[in-house]
Amino acid sequence: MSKLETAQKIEQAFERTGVRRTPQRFFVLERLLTKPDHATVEELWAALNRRHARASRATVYNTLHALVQAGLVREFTLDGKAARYDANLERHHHFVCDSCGAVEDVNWFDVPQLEGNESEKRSIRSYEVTLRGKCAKCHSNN
Amino acid sequence: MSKLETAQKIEQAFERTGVRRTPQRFFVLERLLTKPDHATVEELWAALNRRHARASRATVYNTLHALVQAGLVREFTLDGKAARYDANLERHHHFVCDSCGAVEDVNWFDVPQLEGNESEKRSIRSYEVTLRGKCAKCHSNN
DNA sequence: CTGCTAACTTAGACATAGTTCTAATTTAAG
DNA sequence: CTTAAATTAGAACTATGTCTAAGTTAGCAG
Ligand SMILES: [Mn+2]
Ligand SMILES: [Mn+2]
Ligand SMILES: [Zn+2]
Ligand SMILES: [Zn+2]
Repeated sequence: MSKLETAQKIEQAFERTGVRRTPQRFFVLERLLTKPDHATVEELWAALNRRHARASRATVYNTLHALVQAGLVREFTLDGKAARYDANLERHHHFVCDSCGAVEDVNWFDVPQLEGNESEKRSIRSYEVTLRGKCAKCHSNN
Repeated sequence: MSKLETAQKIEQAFERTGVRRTPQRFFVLERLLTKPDHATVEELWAALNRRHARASRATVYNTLHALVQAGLVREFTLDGKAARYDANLERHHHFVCDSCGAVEDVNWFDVPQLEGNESEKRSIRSYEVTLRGKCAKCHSNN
């Protein structure tokens, strides 16, 4: 997706969801869309400061809350660390590199039916698989 | 498993792994084995205090570190909250109740082979499925 | 285009949960 | 009995996230 297309997509998303367009919000969503690395607040804040110097952490938090509220971004956490943000709204799983900590998307796949009394009394609303291992980069850098 | 059998199992585990036997450690491991609710430090500390009043939180932390070190307990976190502890060493998945927060074991099942270039450049060491929904108890209490 | 104002941004203080550390006391195990 | 190791109470620490009050701006009405 070209830079222009991404920009239009973001504009439309803001329009559609009634999120007010600010340079900071635009930057954060663009960053999440173009670099699907599941950045943390700290990382997004650092990136934002490289562009719009003097950005506040509070703005990053506020922006992310607004984007999550609007359904444009999903929040999750891994291993009790800082929250991570994901603008990929497709169903997918995640892979975490033991060595460098990178979090990568993994195409969706269904999981076998949970048979028998296992799932009888429970209702499952959603599930996700977290894979762990060594990422491609860490394999080659060896 | 009877209370006696559990006690013997714990004694043996301590012996085998060289973990020194203290009432606090015995209690924590017994509690994790007999009530597989994936308790947090806070919960274990509260339970411990009901029995051995005046237990320190530090002891619970120290105990759990020792047990994890010895491979008798596994630690994990959900949703960026406090660490949870699991004395069930079998391979298994977890179910989390959206409504009451309970964390339950789910029998192991394999996940389909991750085909194609998805897994080509990565090596997968482990994976786990986290299911979410409404637990049996929350279904009946309605 | 201009001015208005609610909404946003900023800097940094503040809050909090979770965990680790410390130094004195007690205890398991040989 | 001895002593290395464990326990205790509570202070201290840390990472993450929230709040505040003053300044700035997006978006709209006129
Ligand atoms: Mn993702
Ligand atoms: Mn478990
Ligand atoms: Zn890696
Ligand atoms: Zn429940």
